[in-house]
Amino acid sequence: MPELPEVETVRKGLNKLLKLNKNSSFKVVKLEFLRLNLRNKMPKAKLRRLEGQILQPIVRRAKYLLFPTNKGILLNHLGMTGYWRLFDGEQKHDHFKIHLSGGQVLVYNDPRRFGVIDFVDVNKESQSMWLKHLGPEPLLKSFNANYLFESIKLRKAPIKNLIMDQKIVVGVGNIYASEALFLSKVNPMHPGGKLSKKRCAKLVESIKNILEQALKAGGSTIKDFKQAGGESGYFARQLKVYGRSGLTCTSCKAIIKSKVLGGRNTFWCEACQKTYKE
DNA sequence: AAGTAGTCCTGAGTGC
DNA sequence: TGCACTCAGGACTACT
Repeated sequence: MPELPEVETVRKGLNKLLKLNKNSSFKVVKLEFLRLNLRNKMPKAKLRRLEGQILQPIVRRAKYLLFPTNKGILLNHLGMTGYWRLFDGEQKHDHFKIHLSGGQVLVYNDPRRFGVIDFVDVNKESQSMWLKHLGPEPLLKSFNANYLFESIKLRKAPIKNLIMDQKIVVGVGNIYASEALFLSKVNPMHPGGKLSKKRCAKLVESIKNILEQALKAGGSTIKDFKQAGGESGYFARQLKVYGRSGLTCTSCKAIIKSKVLGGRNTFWCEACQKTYKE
């Protein structure tokens, strides 16, 4: 269940593993399709255009990994269980292989098939169905109190649903949404439009804080980037509310509550995160 | 238009 | 030990 910090950790790990940097040049020798059906159907013919092209360092937008070449970009979303590894023998749920010059072979494996592999034209990233609706990156200055306040002021949906909406801000998934709300003492059920600008500022600050902590943990404690998307990535960070239903709050000793919100399990402390009127 | 529910999928966890 | 069942989760689509 990779969220932004995990995807970023995978990105860095892959670039390091493949030695992709400004000075390197590896050619995509061959693509090998083992199982086409992920969340989308992999566009085999389009992706073949990448063969013979030089692979540039991998970049990230939201939770998507982008593998750029001169003639097109390979787009990948890890979904829940997707991960890349250097080929070391066939494994169950291997979907896709990239053979690089120099003999390196990268394999994509995805048991639950929630992932995406697609082709995006160069300079048309903004038209891609996966990328065109995306909001700002949470760690950039464009994601700030004013922006969040303006984006949600007419919305009645619970604030938790809104910060997980990739049109509003990208990269925040179910786990860090609960954690950021706890840190800012905002109740997950609070209607978005009823948050004051001050509360928006607090929440923005908390989202940045949580993601930065997780990024730092990913960079320093996750030894194997393949695991960055799995449970081990989260163990690096002490989760204060997520998955702690029925246990005591680390801050006030009240019991952590949980409830399904927007189809996702949500955790909060009723005492620390009271609803309020302003 | 906004909000909500349903959908895809497999493995891990639970209860008997 | 093994079977049946539930749950997790991102982001799309399809309803209300």
